[in-house]
Amino acid sequence: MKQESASKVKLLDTAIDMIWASSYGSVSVDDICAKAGVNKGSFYYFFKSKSDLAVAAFERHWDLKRSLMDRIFSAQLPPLERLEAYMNVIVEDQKARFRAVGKMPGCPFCSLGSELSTQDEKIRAKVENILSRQSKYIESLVRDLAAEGLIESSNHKELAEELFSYLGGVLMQAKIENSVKHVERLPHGVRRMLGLKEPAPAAAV
Amino acid sequence: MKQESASKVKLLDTAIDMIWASSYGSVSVDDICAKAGVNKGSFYYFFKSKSDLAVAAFERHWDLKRSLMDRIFSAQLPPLERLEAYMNVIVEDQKARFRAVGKMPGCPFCSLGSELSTQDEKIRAKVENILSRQSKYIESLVRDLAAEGLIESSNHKELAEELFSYLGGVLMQAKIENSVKHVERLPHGVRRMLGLKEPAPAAAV
DNA sequence: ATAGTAGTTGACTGGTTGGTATAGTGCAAG
DNA sequence: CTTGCACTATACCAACCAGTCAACTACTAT
Repeated sequence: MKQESASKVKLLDTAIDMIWASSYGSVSVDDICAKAGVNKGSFYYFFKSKSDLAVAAFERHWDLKRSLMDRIFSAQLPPLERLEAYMNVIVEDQKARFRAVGKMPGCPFCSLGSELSTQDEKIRAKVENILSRQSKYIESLVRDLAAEGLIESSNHKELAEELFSYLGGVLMQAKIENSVKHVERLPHGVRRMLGLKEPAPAAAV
Repeated sequence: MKQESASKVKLLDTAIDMIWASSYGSVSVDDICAKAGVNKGSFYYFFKSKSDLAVAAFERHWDLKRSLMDRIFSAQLPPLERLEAYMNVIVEDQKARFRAVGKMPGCPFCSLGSELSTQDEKIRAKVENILSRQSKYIESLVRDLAAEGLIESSNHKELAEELFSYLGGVLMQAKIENSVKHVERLPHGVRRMLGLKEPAPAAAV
């Protein structure tokens, strides 16, 4: 378990940050190096190309997110709570980033994939891989909701895929319209797709 | 009603084609000029910047698509037929492009918007504008479906937005996974979201 | 014929790009 | 003390980028 050099990690984190905030094509290697405070020589010591860096950076980003996902989707929790927690994390994360930068960020994996899937096969494959791992959480959630009789579903996998597409679409639209309004209607839309009743409003104000 | 020069039109069409096939960032002005068989000087005679060209090209692309949309969504047709025709056009269009280039193209407006919404406000606004015009068709369709008692909906606009997000998400996923499988499940997903029964299979083979 | 307009041409600029080359540094083990 | 290795530093490159320019052509209205 060799630990990675500080410069390498800095490059990875900076890359995610910048690419997520704008796009792969509009962020140059020099930009990333400058912001990370690392020399270009080091960049090409650690990564053999810009594309390689992107793959590694998004892989790392997903790794960091996984522990959170595992907590949210813990089988300990009742599935309805998992669902609420998941949607809440998405909404709050998007809002927080919006407040911080004034731009709706959307889903970083989807944005990167959408930009580069026709040009860079390695990046496309990595994004596909991460997205599929992400959708597994939803799949199991749908299965558990059905097992508890909370939803009717004849094909759990299909329903999960539909939810996942909807989710990606909402985040994309939110980014394009640069408005929180779309993510705000996300929980309602998800519940409708699942055929769930709206939850009682939180404790009176 | 002055008609536009052939070179200008060629540039617009070539631009859409190339940007849709790859991305805004990976297509250079030189590329577009070369493929359009137009000199760079002419490019900057017609458009004051690359970004301007993109806006004009996508506007034109939408204009060309509008007549088709008007036909599909004609109030003459029963809403269920409109829905089927619309979904069919999407699916067939995506498949045709896939056969032609080996790549799932996704929605050109969404891809461009997703790539550039945080960097180029004019492009972002244009994409938002086109998407909102597109979603109006769906909105009226939902309204008509509800008026005929074919679906239950308390909030037509909201349901239309949800459908539209789902649609965008499916096309994005199809592009990222470069697979027709996602667009193939699109009609089923849309019907489920609307609470419609599956249509009887077409005449026996 | 002339002048104006609309479009065309290709050479050019200055800056940026992803990527390389090579010398050097700090540090730890032998 | 020295060797070797992980990393850093900086200078450099050719290709490419968006955008400019002034000269040129072709057509049209007077």
